[in-house]
Amino acid sequence: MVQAAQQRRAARPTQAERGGRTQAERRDDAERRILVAAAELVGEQGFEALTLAQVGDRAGCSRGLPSHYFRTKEDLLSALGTFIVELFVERRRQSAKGLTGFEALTASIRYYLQPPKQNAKTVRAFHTVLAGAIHIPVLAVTVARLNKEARAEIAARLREGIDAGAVRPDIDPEIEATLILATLRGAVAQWLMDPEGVDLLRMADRFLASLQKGLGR
Amino acid sequence: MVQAAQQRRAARPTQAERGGRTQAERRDDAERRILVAAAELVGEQGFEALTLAQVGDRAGCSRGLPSHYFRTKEDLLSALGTFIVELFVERRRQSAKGLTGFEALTASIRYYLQPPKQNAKTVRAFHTVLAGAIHIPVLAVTVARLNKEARAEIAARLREGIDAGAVRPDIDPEIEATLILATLRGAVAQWLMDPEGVDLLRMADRFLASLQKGLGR
Amino acid sequence: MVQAAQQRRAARPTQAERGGRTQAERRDDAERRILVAAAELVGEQGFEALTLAQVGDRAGCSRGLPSHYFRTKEDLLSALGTFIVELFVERRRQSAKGLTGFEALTASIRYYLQPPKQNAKTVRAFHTVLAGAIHIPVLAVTVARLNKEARAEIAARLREGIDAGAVRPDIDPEIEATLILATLRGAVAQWLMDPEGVDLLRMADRFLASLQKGLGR
Amino acid sequence: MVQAAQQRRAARPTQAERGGRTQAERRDDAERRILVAAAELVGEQGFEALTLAQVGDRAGCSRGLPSHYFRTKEDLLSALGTFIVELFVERRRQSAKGLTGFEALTASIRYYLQPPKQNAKTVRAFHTVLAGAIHIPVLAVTVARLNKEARAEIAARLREGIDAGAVRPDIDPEIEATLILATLRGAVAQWLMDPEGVDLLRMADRFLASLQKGLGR
DNA sequence: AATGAATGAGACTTCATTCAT
DNA sequence: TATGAATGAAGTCTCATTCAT
Repeated sequence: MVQAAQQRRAARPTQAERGGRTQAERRDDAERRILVAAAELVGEQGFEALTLAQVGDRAGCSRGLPSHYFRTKEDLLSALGTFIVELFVERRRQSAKGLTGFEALTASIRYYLQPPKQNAKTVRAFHTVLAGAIHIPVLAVTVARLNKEARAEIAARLREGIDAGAVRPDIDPEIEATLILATLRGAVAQWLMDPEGVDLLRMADRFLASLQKGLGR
Repeated sequence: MVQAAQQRRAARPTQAERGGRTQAERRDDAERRILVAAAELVGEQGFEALTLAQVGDRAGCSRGLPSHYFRTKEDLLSALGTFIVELFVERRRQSAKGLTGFEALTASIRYYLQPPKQNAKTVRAFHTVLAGAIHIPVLAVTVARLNKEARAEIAARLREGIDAGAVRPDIDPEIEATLILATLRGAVAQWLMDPEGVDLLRMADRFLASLQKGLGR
Repeated sequence: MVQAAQQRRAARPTQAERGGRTQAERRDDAERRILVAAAELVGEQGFEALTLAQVGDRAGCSRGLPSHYFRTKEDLLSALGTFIVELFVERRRQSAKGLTGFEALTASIRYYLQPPKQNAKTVRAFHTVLAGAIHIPVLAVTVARLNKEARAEIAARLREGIDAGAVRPDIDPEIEATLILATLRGAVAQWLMDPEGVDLLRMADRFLASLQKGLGR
Repeated sequence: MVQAAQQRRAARPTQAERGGRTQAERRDDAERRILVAAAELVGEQGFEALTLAQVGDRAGCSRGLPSHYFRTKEDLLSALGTFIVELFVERRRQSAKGLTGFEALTASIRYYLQPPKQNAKTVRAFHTVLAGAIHIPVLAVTVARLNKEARAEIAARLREGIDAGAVRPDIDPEIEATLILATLRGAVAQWLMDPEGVDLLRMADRFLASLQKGLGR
């Protein structure tokens, strides 16, 4: 969405350098501030309680601006879903940077099952998107794509592992990827409901051990 | 909720059997019809889109009755969360009736990962409750309790399995139970987003095989 | 209203003496309990906040009974206005029992301007009726009659005072009565708004002194 | 309230004077129209029968605007109470403009006891506020303050009268002020219930005469 | 006669959206 | 472009009233 907006205004003359930034830059900046604010609010209250005016307040701009940029609430939700998902995916990707195969997968899983401290907000917002996908069509699209990509990525790591001889070659990478993703999501979901009663770290240990035993060579 | 209401009116003379029903009976019947209708609608649209008037329409009573019974929407959601959860838990319990230990667990898992046909509605409603728990306090309470009980039940089956010699004795039943529940929930969640692209049955096979290998003796 | 109801059922056969009271007696009793409860509630919350079900609760009978007896809310208000007014008038009358002329008037004024302790509720309810008369037609009728009678009574006392030589004969009793009633009502109204800041007793002293000087001989 | 709103927007550039009005001006104008309309309706029907939508209709704006401005009905009533009281106080103040001491008091009393013709609505609305104060907390605050100020003003006039030698120095201005205010309020209250049967003008004459005799030197 | 279940109208309130500045 | 004023459509909730028991 942010990218789309950038594209929309790409042709315009960059008439700045006199007062500081171009209008396009100012707009992109405001648009991002709005998405960040909206993501926070979604993590705190969910999608339905979100109001456009509230987003404007939180973003430190006028109450009308979110409406002005994103025409309708549905459009905002659409952009927001993508934004939150990308935020989350990006961070996870960073965690496995430079790694491949089973090691990359292990790093990702450890990252996913890390009791989130500073980024608890992001996790909450992300799972809110997953939850919202059940009944909000624009989110369903985003999440369906996300799921497909996430499974594909895990499967790719598994195939790399097979090629590298770290993973048994007789598994179905797609099925295993789906199960792995399921476990990660389900584990964090339980943790969100009861952070004290669910020990994510020990789950990570056990899960990785069982993966090692089940998939490893 | 329904039970509480029945209790409340239990003392009253059941002067029926003569053609008409007691007021209390009429009320309980209507209350249940309302919950059933609400559960359907929640599966279709989610909690926030649910309106009290809509529930009345669907339940075949006046648009004001749901409000009249449950005072506030929050109270209805609370009762509804419990209702849907109990509906779901009850069915699952039936699926493992008469079994114990690892066999009971296996049956439950097969049931859970069965591509739901006639009861797709219930599954959808159930996962809507799980999702709603993130931001609707009254549901959070219900789901937290549900999770605790579900984990306890799985753990109990594992301990029975240990006692019966079917399950390795060196595992931590609580952690394994949490992981198992996580996988089930996460798998169905993915299936809900893409019923065509996610093969629940093959996942069940693979999951059970991996459990057998990881936990079995 | 209570009397009217009694009259309505006066002809009925008094078929009691076997279980205790007749139905008519039980009904009158319940009707009175309802009016008492309603009067209390009116003093606490005013007429508009009053609900029929609430009255039933407070009266210790079913929530439907007030409706059953008084058909509509308007009818209840009508009966209630009369009831509260009569309660109040009766008490004031008691305070001047046996007296006539200026002395009776003095006693009544002292009674009216007594900082009400146990009967604060009654005073509050009474002034609520006066206030409600502005916009509730059935109360307007009651209050208009009350005012007329109250003025007539004060005027009568003044005339008795004139006859007895205690009051100057050149006054207009009607006008003076209206002024006296006005002062009493306005004084208590101010006290109701600020019981600490308005000293009713000193006002009574000063008012009586000024009346003595202005009207006395 | 209106003033507060004006202040809130005072800093903004008044970019009008060019044919159209500032948004702030439009808003203040609408806000005042709403208060005027509400005051009329309150005079006609009282506070409880007042509907926000009704106010919008009468004010010639949308049915949702009163809600939009005043958030809740309670807030509207609060603003409305102050508005009506200020309207009334202001007019009365005009009536004694330029006068001081006993003369100012006399003028005010004459004004107060003038059978209102064109401004009957205002009087009715004002007494509705006084009546509403018994059970509507936000009005109670306004009326308590009003009473205090009104008494203080009358007392001030009496003290000026004492200083000027027109009023006896041995009176308690506070007590007398309370009694005077009581009489005025009570007189108009009776007149409102029965405009034909209560002769305000003769009451004014008699009341002033008696004050002259009781307080004058 | 008395209870309380059920109805339905109407009030308040919240927001997405549109529009004027 | 950006602001925020204004609209109007819902939605929740409350009750007077009616009706079945």
